[in-house]
Amino acid sequence: MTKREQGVREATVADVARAAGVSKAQAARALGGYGAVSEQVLSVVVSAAEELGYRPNQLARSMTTGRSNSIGVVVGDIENAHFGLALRGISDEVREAGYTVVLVNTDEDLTAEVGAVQELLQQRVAGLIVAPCSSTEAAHLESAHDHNRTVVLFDRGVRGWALDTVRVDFAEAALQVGRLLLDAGHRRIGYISSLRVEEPYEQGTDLGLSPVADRVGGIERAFREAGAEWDRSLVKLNAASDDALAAACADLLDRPGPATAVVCSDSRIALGVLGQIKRRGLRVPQDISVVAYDDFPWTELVEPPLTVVSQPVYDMGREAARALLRRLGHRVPAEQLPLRAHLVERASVGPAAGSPAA
Amino acid sequence: MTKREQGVREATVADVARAAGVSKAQAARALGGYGAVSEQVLSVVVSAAEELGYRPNQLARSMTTGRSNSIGVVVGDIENAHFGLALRGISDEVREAGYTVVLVNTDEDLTAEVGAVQELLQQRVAGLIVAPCSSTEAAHLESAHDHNRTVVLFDRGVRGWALDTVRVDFAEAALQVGRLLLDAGHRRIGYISSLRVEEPYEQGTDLGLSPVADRVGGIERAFREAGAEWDRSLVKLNAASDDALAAACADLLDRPGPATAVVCSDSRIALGVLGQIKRRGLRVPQDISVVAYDDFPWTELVEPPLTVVSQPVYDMGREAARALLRRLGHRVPAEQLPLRAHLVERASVGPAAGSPAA
DNA sequence: TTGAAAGCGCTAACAG
DNA sequence: CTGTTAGCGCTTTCAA
Repeated sequence: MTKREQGVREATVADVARAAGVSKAQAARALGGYGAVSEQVLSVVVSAAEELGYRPNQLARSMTTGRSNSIGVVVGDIENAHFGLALRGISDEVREAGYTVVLVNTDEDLTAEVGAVQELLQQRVAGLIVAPCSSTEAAHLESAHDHNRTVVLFDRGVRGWALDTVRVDFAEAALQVGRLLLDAGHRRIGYISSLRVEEPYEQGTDLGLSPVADRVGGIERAFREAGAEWDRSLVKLNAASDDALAAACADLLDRPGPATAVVCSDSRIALGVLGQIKRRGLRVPQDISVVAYDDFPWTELVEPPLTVVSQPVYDMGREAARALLRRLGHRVPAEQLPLRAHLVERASVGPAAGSPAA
Repeated sequence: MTKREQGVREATVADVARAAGVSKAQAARALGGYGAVSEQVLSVVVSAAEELGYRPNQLARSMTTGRSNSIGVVVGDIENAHFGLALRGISDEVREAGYTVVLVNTDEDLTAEVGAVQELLQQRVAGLIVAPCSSTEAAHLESAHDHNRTVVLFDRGVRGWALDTVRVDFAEAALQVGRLLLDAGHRRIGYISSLRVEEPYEQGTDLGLSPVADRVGGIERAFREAGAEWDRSLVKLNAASDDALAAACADLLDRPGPATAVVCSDSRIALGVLGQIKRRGLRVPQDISVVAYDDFPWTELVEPPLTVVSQPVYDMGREAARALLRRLGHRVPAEQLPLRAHLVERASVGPAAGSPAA
């Protein structure tokens, strides 16, 4: 409070104890709200602390107790509204339990992710929420788990690991997307995602426990139902950067026999795809149909309004946080928030050019 | 690495030292990369550390050195793409210097902000980047500064405090916005912002060192140039929540003599306003003109494409981080990134209904 | 209810 | 170059 404390170090428990004329232990108990303290001592200590502008040193506290009050969150792309909103859910939930959030952005880069986990572990965070950029490479998460650090996975699961994973089941919605497009006569359906995969996608490629697997799988199922064959070369993965995304669009739109419909794996992809479509002077849905995952406000305001699959991103964030807190021994509401995705039909899907429905 | 370490505590410097057969100090030096260590000792220690799966305890390290490797970032609304992007800039920049980011979202609530700053200070972050929700109430920032904690302000400044502040100068762009609208015949120009202010806005209201002050000021100046008078009741502040935003829109659009143009202070506001306009069946720009601050991808994809004022948000984040790092004694590029806002004219501004220009 | 003393894991003098 | 010895600020036995 007072202005004079210039280069002065922060007041410590010892300072407060001295000022209050009690032992260090007793002052600590009063300040930390534990143990047994008489009314008298309490009030003296508290006012002494106020006087000195005492602020408990969390670092020291965490060190001695071994309990940290921060949790680590690792995401691939914080710019993406999906993660922004999820982060908000996480943040809201953990704060109620007294934790703060240490955030690391990885640019969907595995090396960066490994480093981030390492770093957070060194910072001794109480636990981790990770949206892994790969659902197959998970040695670093495994290692974290080995060292008894709680980790909760977000969006993508890791095969073979019994880690809590928060993700919505897209099987049903994805099937609906496939049917919607097929019913409209589309056969050349493109799919674009930023999921990192080594090999180009083909039938049988293991997409891991990612939502992308669900979503691509749904379309495959719809094709099977319709007795048609899906040209797997229309599935473009690894579109994490703007350049890669542009390349994927080019491949889909500029080839002979171009895609007549494109499914966008998230809103960032949708934004890019729409831009590319516009640049080419194509009209939606007359020339090309579009479906996007994630229902953010802007999707309803573009012309035409986008047909999307909505998912409760904020609640997913909260759930991830709750799962973590639960593991950490906190009491949190037992019932799980319903995490359902559903198709929202608007106006960006039309009959395929040249199809009987057209 | 090995699976057996179940409930085992993490290896410490002492463990490594013992395993390597050297003193604790020597092991610490080898592991910490400071002091003088012989090749021999180094390699023995390193391999012992590897063997034991040693991970330095940052908490302990920070405690003894007094240097923390995390910085605190306090924003009002992480969902807002503006902050998402800025956060990315901050994160990218500080990581290069070896810091992690502790993020707190405040919901544009002053009490929450005060608590957040307090909390971060207790966590002994090396410094703070704050996008203050009020540019007049700043006792908590003042106090942080008093306790020799470096704080850098983002977007909004605080009058009377010599704190580093990163913000772009909107004077010119705002004037252009005013002229653009006035030239198109608009006189009933609405302005909506989430800035927290006690009183309703009127001439002479102190908006502090906020961009809102610049932006409203620019419009005022344009009015003065044109020898016209601006109805201050068209300036709606405190539109932080969806409800408040809806109410502001209602007041602007449903009154007798409604606004013929609306300027949106950020992209979240723009999204809300566009939604309200659509709900009312109004057309842009025939019935109402719209200008928004922040040029995000979606603004170009709506119909009509939005006339916006763009600002280099990512670079602003980087600059904020650099300012902080500089204060913390790090070497960062001396030249400042140019932080300029500029008007991007697209198609959401048209002649005011009933104006000579119409 | 109180206090003295021992440590958490690390770094920082200070000698050798 | 190496080892010994103190702490950092807090919590936590253990006795009183």
